Amino acid sequence: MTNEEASETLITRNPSLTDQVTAHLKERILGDGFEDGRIPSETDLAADLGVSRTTIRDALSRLEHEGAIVRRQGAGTFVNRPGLQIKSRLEEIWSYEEVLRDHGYLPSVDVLGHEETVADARLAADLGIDEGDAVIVVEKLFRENDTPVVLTVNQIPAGYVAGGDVDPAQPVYALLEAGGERRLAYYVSEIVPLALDGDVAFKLGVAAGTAAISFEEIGYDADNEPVVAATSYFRDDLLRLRLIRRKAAL
Amino acid sequence: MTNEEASETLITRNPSLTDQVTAHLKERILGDGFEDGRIPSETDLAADLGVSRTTIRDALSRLEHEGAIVRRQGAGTFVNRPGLQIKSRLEEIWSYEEVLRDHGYLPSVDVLGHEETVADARLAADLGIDEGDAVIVVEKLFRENDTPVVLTVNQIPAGYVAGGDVDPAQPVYALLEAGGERRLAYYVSEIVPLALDGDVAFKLGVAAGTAAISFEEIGYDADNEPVVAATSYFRDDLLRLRLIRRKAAL
DNA sequence: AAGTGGTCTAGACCACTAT
DNA sequence: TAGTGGTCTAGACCACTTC
Repeated sequence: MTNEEASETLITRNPSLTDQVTAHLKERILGDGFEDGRIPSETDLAADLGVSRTTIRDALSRLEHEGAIVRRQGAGTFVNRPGLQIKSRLEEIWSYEEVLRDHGYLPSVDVLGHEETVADARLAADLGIDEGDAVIVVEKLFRENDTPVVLTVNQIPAGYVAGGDVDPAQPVYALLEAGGERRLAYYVSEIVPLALDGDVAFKLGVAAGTAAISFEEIGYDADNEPVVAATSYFRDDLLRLRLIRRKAAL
Repeated sequence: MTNEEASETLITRNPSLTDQVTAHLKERILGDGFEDGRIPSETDLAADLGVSRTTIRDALSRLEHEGAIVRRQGAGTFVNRPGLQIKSRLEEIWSYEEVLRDHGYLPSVDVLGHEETVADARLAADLGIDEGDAVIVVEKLFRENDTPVVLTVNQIPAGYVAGGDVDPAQPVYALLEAGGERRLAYYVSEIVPLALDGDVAFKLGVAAGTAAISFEEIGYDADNEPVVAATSYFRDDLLRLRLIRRKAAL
């Protein structure tokens, strides 16, 4: 009996060496395991951890990209204190619950709306479907304690989500995976400033006309086919969006 | 006399193989050199271009990160049409003139202000200097034709920039390099929505109270020392900020 | 089963920084 | 000059998709 474990779990990955090294180094960085902010040389790390320098470099590249470290040719690799301030990198937001948790909040989700409508011309064009096709609209409010922080409106072609028994409170990517039709690969997002109108302002618990940021975005699957159109509104006084800007490509 | 050429030029780089491969592939992608959107296998590319697969993979990783291509394990690598829409990646903005050029504009720069003041408590803390230390403030307006698009205010400790003969119209990183003291390595930026006040609104040519996006950011050198504090305001109707959001780390 | 991208190795040489 | 990160090679095996 060649008993294969981990049978039913949806998660297939056994962490790659690079993943493990990344996690290990991140732990040491956050735990102040490197006294003066200097990280050992790549050669030393490779020897210590028993992997090749390539693996070490892959891990360091990730940490550099996250802003956790800075590398300087000829000099060494160093912990990057300002970079560590950044809790959620804008380009990697995938679930607002996680974002709020990263900010130290205890998030909760309220489904404000969950209905089926038909696509208008603009939405049909965005999603590559026909005008009048059925679309599921899910409106969710993310709070920390009782304070609203993020409001999202997702519009998904009805055929991509499973029947009525799914929980609309789960993240969109999970909703789509449950549907089995399409899998979310990436978003193209526009950052749009606006003065909140009465309805959205009320739901977010701020005065109408308050300046705020919204994301207008389209999510695509790996085949570059659009699968979801979304708009998100943020309470910027509670959730500051941060990012690192660098000159060079990685 | 071992005459070393390229003596006076500031640019040291002879493009790396990866750079060249990246440029080559990008050209073919934009020029529709790949008929059905399918890019040859990494092994084939390596053989065709006469470099190792590692070099090819480095180049493809960059293009993937820019959103120009999508890679799918087991299937292949493909041109990413939606990703090609993105002209300037938010995380790599380094000069607004370049950003505007990428959007197809012909930019011009106006220096609205260029003066020396003293740091208040907050600025001193941000820049790691003492309250009352001298600070150069440069306010610039970027236009396309005569239409204002971006307004920036940069605050730099006076010691980091050269004497009075420098041209404040050049990008901040160039200003600092000319000063010779500090070199800009990266920014940590906050995206802040706001209703434009009368002064800024007037300079940008919009009505006071218009909702807009601003960046509040601090630039650091490679030693993680702050070297510049900046605020930028955008005409979002003329310059949409876009980014790609992905789940996984690279 | 064949072909693709994903991971990993071991080693080489170069460019740059420190001392 | 010694040590560091940056680039590049050639090859191996694995996980996954496609046919």
